[in-house]
Amino acid sequence: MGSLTEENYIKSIYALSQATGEVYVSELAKKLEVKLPTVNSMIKRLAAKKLVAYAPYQGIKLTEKGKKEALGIVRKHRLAELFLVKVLGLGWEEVHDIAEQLEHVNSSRFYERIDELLDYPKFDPHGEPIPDSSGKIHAQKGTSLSDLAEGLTATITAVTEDEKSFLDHLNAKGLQIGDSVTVMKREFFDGSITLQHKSKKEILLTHQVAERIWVEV
Amino acid sequence: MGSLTEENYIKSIYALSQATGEVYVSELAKKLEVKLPTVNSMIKRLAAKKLVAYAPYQGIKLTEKGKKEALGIVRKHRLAELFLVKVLGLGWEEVHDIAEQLEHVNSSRFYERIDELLDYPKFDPHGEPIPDSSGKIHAQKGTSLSDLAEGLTATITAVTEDEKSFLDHLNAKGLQIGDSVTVMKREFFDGSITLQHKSKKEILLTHQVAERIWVEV
DNA sequence: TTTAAATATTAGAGCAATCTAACATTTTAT
DNA sequence: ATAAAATGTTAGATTGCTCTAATATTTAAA
Ligand SMILES: [Mn+2]
Ligand SMILES: [Mn+2]
Ligand SMILES: [Mn+2]
Ligand SMILES: [Mn+2]
Repeated sequence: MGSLTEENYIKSIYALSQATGEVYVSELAKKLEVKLPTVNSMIKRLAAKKLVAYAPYQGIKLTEKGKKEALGIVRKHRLAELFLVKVLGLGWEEVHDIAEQLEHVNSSRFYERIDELLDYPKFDPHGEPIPDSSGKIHAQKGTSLSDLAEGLTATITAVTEDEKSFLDHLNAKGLQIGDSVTVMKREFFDGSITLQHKSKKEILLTHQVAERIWVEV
Repeated sequence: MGSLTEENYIKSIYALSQATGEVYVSELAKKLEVKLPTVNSMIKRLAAKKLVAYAPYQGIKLTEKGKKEALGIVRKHRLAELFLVKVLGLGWEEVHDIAEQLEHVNSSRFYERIDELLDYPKFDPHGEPIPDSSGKIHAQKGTSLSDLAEGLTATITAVTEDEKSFLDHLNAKGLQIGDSVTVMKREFFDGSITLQHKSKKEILLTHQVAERIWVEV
């Protein structure tokens, strides 16, 4: 197990390389809010520890060892978030920042007990899958709400963003995991969509918001 | 709020200066498992931040500001320990090491909710008082079992040591907070004592153990 | 009261993690 | 194809926290 900083790099590399399998120094620098040379020197350290594979001017990839460590941290993060919601009664919009800290707690006992108390959950409060203790994860993501055709009805399964401001926005619109929504109108000009929702009210979402909401038809 | 390292120094200074109001560099070095010059240089930094008062070759004292910060950390540590026992079902012997990590979590929401869930507890699983959110603490310690006269019966209220090996030892002897014990014999030679306990068995404790157990007659 | 032992401080160094400034490479635009 | 822009790397410095070796002060012993 590495330092807190190292764990945060590994986790970010994992998250940002999900799509293409690799991530660039500049993307990491932005995400971690540090300068490029800082990332550059850390990547070299991680490479020396065989956690990432990297050649100058190329994308950064996690090794198997790195991936395993990343999944362990993601597991702790998501278990912590669900725990904070289910046991401590916090809102889904306020748990991410606390989980950022709890994910670094080094205690298998602690996470075993949380896992058991929550009855071995499969998803976190944002609908993201929780890797099991061996690192297996079910990455079934379905469709983005921004791609759902007009007239179709679907159920919200996840949001791929857990920043407070985003979730506060959804709370204000009254949207939650499990809600059924129907796309009434998709605007060609800006990609915004109008939804019919159980609240009976029509809800307007910008593309920026809709693309972070995932649904199952 | 300072760094994790700084918080650990402040907490140790608080703990070790309880008795006399001050603590020496060598005592801190031993407790924190670092060398003397390490403590020396850190103390200077803490003094620059007005967290401790210190003059070369003199004892180290916490300032009011330092004391306030120490009590905040102690509060979080003890709330965490009780939470781990009451909510997660861990044993009193295994919670200290986890609490050492949780005490550094920076989230008032997290600790507010734990406090509420536990119904604003006054004591941790080892019988140590939990400072309230303003830093007030009830330091009623009573008598050490090592000072209890032969023939007297008293109730165990606290243990002033939460290392696993010590608590494992008490578990093996069957002693718990709240138990009633009677001193049958006190040995002059080595300070060891023999107790009568609800388990009906006689229990022999060395002085080293008895002095860490506190009772109320 | 002089010496020895214990304790504390200073000097100088190393590593992790960060930065700025300068330089190099790769990608994109003209 | 060349220039400009974007991206990445190297060099060198800083801060926090730690160390060893050398020196100083205080306390205890002879
Ligand atoms: Mn999160
Ligand atoms: Mn989440
Ligand atoms: Mn403890
Ligand atoms: Mn305790």
